[in-house]
Amino acid sequence: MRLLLVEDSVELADSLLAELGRHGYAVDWLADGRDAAYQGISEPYDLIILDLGLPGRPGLEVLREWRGKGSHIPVLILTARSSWAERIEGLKAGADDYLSKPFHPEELLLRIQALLRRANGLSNQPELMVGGLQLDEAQQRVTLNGQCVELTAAEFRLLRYFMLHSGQLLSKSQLSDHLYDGESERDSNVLEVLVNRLRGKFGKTVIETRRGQGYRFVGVH
Amino acid sequence: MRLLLVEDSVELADSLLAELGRHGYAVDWLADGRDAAYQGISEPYDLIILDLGLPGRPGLEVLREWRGKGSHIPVLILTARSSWAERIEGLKAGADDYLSKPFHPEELLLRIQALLRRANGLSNQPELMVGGLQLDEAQQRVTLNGQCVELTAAEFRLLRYFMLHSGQLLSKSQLSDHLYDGESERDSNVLEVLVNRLRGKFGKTVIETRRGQGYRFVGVH
DNA sequence: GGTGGGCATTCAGTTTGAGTTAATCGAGTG
DNA sequence: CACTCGATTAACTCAAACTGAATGCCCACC
Repeated sequence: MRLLLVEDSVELADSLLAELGRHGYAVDWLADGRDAAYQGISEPYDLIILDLGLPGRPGLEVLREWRGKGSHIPVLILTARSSWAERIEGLKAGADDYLSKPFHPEELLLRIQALLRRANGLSNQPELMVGGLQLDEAQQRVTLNGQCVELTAAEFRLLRYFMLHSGQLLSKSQLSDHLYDGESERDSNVLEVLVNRLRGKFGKTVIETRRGQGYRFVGVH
Repeated sequence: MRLLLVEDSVELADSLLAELGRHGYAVDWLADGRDAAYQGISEPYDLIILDLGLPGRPGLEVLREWRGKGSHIPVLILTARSSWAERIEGLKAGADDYLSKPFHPEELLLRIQALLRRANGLSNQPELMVGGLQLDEAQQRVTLNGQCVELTAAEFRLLRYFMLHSGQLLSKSQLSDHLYDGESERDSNVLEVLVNRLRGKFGKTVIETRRGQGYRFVGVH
């Protein structure tokens, strides 16, 4: 899951980067509004965390530009103030959620999870669940028909992405784009190896191969 | 479906070539305006993606030349600026759509699909649908009366072309011109084999043979 | 600050299968 | 009836994907 954090406070950004990284998110960080306007739409992020008090360009303006160009990326706004009016204005500009500082990192994580599920048509599920598989984001574990299966961090990230996009055809480049930040080497078979490990743990059939096109996660039957 | 990409940024071109290729488009790439002016009209493209900031000759001038010579190929303009005036000017020069950088590759794909449908008289369909057949471009799959049928990449490309030109008589050379890019010589019966495979999956009658002339796709009845 | 272990990544050898070619069969045409 | 073009099936080829083992990195623990 690849996120963009747009936040000019170095201190806050650092702590969020660490926290998000620990939970299996690949996060890019920008501090400037102008950079954000560009990169937020040219890179394939799954979600953007946008602080409103930015140098370069106002956050809301950037957000409106994204929406004007047809982007539907979930955007979570951070702001120093917590006025009712500003909240409304943010949502009107196209934000999907709104969090006023200060906040618990825990709270941010929960909202991110909720937004990601919602954006992928799984609005009403409190937990990610496909077939007999249930993903526990807090513990970074998975239960298969009630039985707990241990996963490494990389396996967890891949499985989470698959489960969020269950049934969809996902190309390898799409997968590596969304699982790794900034600069990823393209001539490697990491994904193949990880897919292989997941199949080992959950059965050959959980992931279909469409040769030359990508993979498709179909869950456990 | 054969496209021409006219774009001088190597980086962007590379990523678009990969993305388009993965979605079953045969794409030729040119970086120079002069070359484009020539090749855009001498080769049988289904659509042209034209960057405006080109070396050699200005993109808009090239576009006007094509239109002046009576070409109606759909042209999608890419540009670095996003001013209203430039957009108008582009459309006045004969462009069919207009996308300002940066953009989501996803967005480009959607517009290409829309333009191709429009150019073939299927303006109002959000998805390609003929008879009981429905083509899912995102997943590169087809549903036949609601039931999903898996296709290989080559089968998908041919079927898409047939469905876009449903009911029309298509010669073999026309088909191979539009399904394969630039340089491949083709004195083989690939098409016959592919047609045969499609008939196997959807029934003998979906594709008519007009001996000595070509094929005609008529859908499922 | 050094060390060990676990995990992500890479490598190499093998397997698989889509795409193409080839060869044979059958049907339409003059 | 002969000839040509298309259909069909089988075989081939090479790139993609699989897989187990090696490598090397990073982090935790000494």
